[in-house]
Amino acid sequence: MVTPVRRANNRNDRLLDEAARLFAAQGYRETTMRDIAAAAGMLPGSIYYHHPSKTELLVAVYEKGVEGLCQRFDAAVAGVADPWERLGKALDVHLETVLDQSDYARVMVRVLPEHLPGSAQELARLRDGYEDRIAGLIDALPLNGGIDPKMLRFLILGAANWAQTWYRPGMTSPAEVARQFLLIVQRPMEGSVG
Amino acid sequence: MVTPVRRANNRNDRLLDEAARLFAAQGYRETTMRDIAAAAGMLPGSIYYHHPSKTELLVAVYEKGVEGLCQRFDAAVAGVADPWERLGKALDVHLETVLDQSDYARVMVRVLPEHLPGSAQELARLRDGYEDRIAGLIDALPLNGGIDPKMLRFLILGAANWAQTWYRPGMTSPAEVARQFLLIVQRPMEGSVG
Amino acid sequence: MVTPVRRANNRNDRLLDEAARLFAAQGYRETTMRDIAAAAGMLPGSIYYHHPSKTELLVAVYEKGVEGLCQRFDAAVAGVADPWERLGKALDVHLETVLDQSDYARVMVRVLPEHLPGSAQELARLRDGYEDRIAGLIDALPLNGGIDPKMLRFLILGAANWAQTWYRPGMTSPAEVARQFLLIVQRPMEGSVG
Amino acid sequence: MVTPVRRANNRNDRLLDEAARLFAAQGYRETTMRDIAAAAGMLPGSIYYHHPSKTELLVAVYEKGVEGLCQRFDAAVAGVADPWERLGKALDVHLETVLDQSDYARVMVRVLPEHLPGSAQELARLRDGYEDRIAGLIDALPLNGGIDPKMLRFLILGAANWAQTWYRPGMTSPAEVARQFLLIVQRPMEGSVG
DNA sequence: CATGAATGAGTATTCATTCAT
DNA sequence: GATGAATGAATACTCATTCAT
Repeated sequence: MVTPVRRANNRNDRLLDEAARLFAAQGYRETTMRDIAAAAGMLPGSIYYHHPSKTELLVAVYEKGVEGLCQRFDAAVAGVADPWERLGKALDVHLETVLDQSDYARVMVRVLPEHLPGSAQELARLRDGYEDRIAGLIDALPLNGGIDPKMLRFLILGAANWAQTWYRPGMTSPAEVARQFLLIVQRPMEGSVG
Repeated sequence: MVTPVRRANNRNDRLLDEAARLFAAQGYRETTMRDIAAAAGMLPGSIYYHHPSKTELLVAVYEKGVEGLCQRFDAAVAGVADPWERLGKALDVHLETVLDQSDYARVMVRVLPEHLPGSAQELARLRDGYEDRIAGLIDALPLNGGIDPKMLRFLILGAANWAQTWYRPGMTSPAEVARQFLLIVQRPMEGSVG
Repeated sequence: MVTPVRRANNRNDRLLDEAARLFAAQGYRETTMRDIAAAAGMLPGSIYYHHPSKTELLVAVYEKGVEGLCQRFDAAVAGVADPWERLGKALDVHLETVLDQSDYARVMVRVLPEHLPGSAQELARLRDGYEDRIAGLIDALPLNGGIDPKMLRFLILGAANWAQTWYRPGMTSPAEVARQFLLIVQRPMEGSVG
Repeated sequence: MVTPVRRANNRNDRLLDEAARLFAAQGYRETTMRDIAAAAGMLPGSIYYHHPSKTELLVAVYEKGVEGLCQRFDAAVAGVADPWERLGKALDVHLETVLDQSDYARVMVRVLPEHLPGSAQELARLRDGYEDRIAGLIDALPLNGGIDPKMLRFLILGAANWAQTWYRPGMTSPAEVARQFLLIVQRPMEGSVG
């Protein structure tokens, strides 16, 4: 039994996949519509049937990236109560997704909203869908006196995002990076060790 | 007594300053030779007297960026013996320079070697002049068992570099960010406190 | 009793109406098949069921424009014997139709045959169906010595067509414009007035 | 003795000449930057050194068109006192320039401000530099009761501009067309003939 | 040292048209 | 009759770079 209805969608899915791969690997500006079209097996003009502009194509990729990351995040922390354990799961998901599994997520890390003046707000709004989850998670941590949760969040997200610039498959597993990062920032709960 | 050689140098200095400012603010690809020329008060063609290509202009900026950051680093840690205190000074210098004081350093953080395939090696070599200093400093830290100094270095540099994406003047001082980051990663040596 | 044939025709009528409206308002080149399709509530490809090309669509609009204008003209001058009075009626019809009532007629004035090299002859032939009526009407005028009826026709038609470039609803009525134009060109027959 | 300073200007003059010729012959939209570049003996990109956009190129052509027409107008009516004679001179200049002598003036007639939404105001402002002269000239005519000078102006300018659509060299001279148009609209001064 | 003028390869985008379903 | 998905050729425009002067 054939599924002819699906065919159309597959072409756009392919388009998004290739766009994500190229944006992640080369950057947004460095990737041309020709590059994407060629990779997706269509002509440059054909992209415009699916997406009205290069910017909107990026937004579509961003959207899928955020959605995927959020789903993985939600699934990973679901049912975990301990705040530090939740952070551990989140770091794990973030690093595995960004370093290993999703071009869409890689785009989110590589292409920053403020680098596309025209769509900065839209991209930032999408991004916040994920970053707010991280913020909530960190605000729930019992922190030693003097540590600003916002700064802890900036440090963790910064370190995790920056990993994309130095990580190469084969050196360590993303999970091991996550474990190390957690080890470094994890402080004993206030009063428990002294 | 006039020093005509000096005047020529000034033109190139101005050129580098404006290139650094624009590369830092808009990115390398997003900045055109026209932009730079206009900002430096010359015509596009005139840049080529001083630098053979846009890439080489970036390399020159990078070079000044590394040099400046290294000098500040060396001055800050000179005479400081305690390893954690040395890290504190380094974080301070890094964040103040990148967030507040030098467009050249900002370029180093925003433009990554691997984003310019043609000159990746040259830029990476320059970069290492600074990153090796950080590596040495972290290798000297007495770390709790289980913490990989390389991962600690990646975490610290990542968090520090990423600060450029969220920091806006007026929110906190770079020095305060440095203090918080140090506070988070600094662990008492296992078993001993003194 | 349903008349399905009629429904089909309605779709094409709607298509022609919207094409006429857009060609008149924006010009032929400036109007895209997408614009027309969207205005007519169909997809671009669907236009081609009714008309084989954009050019042929314009020809169809032109045809309706000429036909409508001729009908109005014939009705207006029917039964009027006095040549100047006939010219007055004609001016009235022309200006009211073009300035006020028919997008089809507006297209005839805005889109000139010689602007579409490929179909210039066909459009000119259609146009002549109307212009010949004006010519006949002017040739019947008793003119003062020295006035070339061809030049009078060019003057009148030029002034009337050009009105579309300056006329805006609300400034004067098309009928008043027609009255003024007639007043200006109408000369008493040489020597005789009766 | 060579005049090297002139050379640069000549290229831009050539560019404007060819742009005017093509805009007049084919229309603005129908003329591509490639067409113009090829006609001027340069590459398409080179046009942009002289003019920042196609629209601005048109504005430059328009400007020269208005300027030329105004100069000829001023020279023709200078020292002529009789209002009707002044109108005759003006019609002569207008028709000869537009039909016979200047591609720049032809562009003014063929490309209407309202057809280029983006630059309508700028083009209209330029145009008014000339049309105000005509208005002043017609307002000075002693008209028979009942004739609105504004309508007379619209009629004359419309007829004169529209001449471009039917006039072909060899049929009559522009001067003869001017003479006929004047003859048609010229009314005896109020009360002088009865 | 610097400029004015140009180049040529490339960029995103447009649009009339086609055609299997 | 109509549509969804494409095509392909063209369009205005950009930009690093060159080079005679």
